[in-house]
Amino acid sequence: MSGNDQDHANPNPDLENNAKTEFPEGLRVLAVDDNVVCLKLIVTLLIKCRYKGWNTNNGVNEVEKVACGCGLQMAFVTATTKPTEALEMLRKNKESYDLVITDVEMLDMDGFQLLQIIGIEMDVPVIMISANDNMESVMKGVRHGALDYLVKPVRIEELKNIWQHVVRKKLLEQAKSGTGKVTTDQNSMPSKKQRDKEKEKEEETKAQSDEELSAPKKHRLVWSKELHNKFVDALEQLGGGSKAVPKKILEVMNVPGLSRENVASHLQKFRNLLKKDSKKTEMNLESENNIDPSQPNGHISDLTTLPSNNLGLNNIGNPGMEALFGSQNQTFSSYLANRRLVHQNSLLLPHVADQVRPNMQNPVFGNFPPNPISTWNSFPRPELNGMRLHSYVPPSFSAGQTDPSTMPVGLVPYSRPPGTFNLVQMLGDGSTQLSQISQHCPLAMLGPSSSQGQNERRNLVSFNGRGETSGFAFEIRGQITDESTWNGQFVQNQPSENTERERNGNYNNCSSPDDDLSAMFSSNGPPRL
DNA sequence: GAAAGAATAT
DNA sequence: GATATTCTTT
Repeated sequence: MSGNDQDHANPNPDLENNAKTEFPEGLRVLAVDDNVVCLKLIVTLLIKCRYKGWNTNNGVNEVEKVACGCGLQMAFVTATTKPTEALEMLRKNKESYDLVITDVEMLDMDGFQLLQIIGIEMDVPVIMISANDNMESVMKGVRHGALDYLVKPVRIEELKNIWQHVVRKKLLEQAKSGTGKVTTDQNSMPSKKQRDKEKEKEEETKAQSDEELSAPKKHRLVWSKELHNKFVDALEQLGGGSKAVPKKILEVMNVPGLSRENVASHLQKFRNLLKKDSKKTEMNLESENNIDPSQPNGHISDLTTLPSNNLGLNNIGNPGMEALFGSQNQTFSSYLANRRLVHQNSLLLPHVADQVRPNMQNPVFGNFPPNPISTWNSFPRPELNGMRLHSYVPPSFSAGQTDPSTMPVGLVPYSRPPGTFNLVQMLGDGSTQLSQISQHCPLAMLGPSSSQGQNERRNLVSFNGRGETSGFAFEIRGQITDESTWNGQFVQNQPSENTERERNGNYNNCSSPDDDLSAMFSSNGPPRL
């Protein structure tokens, strides 16, 4: 075997010793995938199974760290976009491997072809991995020589048993050769006793090793409306400028368990949406005004150039704001400007902030007095930080931040918030209705509606994730049921405390993430973009 | 080296 | 398409 005997520090001597004592020979597995992440998972799980005999090539440093860091020696894990290299390696060192695990969804090669070459032509035990578990795909794999198939994400339970394929094949070969002798070589394969022992030990250390080693999947965070609202609140509070970076947003949001990565990811999506919306708006304006985008002067690159009669979009010129979010976020400033206009209503109605607090009629948004459209357009009092759309009112701008020096220059009211309209429109359902509502009754954007209340109760901070007891196979959705009981707490990687409610169907039963998002922007709730 | 942002994977 | 993860840049 051509192993790289690298002298890595071993953070887990126990594991190494176990591997040596319990599985002196181990399984020598060649894992082929064009995705390093998948390989890392597989390697991690194999280590958990105490199959030893790993090495890496093709410069897969991360995989190498995982394998060698655990004291495992001489293995081949190849993460390559050139599975042909793996084939070549296998041809040269066919005897060096007991088993091959290969993804069938390769980028530059038909994985089934690879499977066939390895499993049938080369007669090496091979197991297919696939994200696709439909019968057709499985059968195709079997026809191409797969002894088994593992559906992604690969689970340790499956890997625990892969040795049986090697044993079976050896038995078959022995039977063919006529020796008829059943090998129970304890050095090559774990005996039942050993396996029982191993299983026992496995269970003992399960929780611990799960955390240490596998932890391949964090539970997926679902950006509920409330969480998204907090996110937007944070953006507003930070002014949407260069201060609005993931770390700061995270701090402002102050949601336990939420990570910077979570925020960064959401921020990326958020900005992309705004960008997309901006382009759409631009295109609409171009087509309506017959502006030739190819003409430098005809291109609407700055909202300050927008004609005041277009879509009710007046000049909201605000150089400071434009600069705040950098080149990519011209739209964000206009978005914030829009939100500021909305908040003007709360400035005009001093008690509205209290009114938007949860109450019996609307636990989330409270009751709103009717607000004439004249209010919407008559008081251009831009507030960088002052706009509120719902009950969460950070102390920092709870009252009277009307310092003119913080006001964007030249902000003129417009009748329809461009960002809101277009995003909602882009996101489909309820767009027409919402755009009309927001055009004629700004506060309609805030609710209230009875459906909103219902929606709130089932659409709150939640997580879902797949896992089993070791963190892979179950679905978790946790939630906090009401903003008034929010307390800002949630815990990632923990099962829901509301499983009873969920079993009764009273939970976010969106059939897809899309539903979550569309709900976030739908007419049932306040548009928060 | 940390963080942000972009790109990519799941 | 939503979110997580990784890569690249700052």
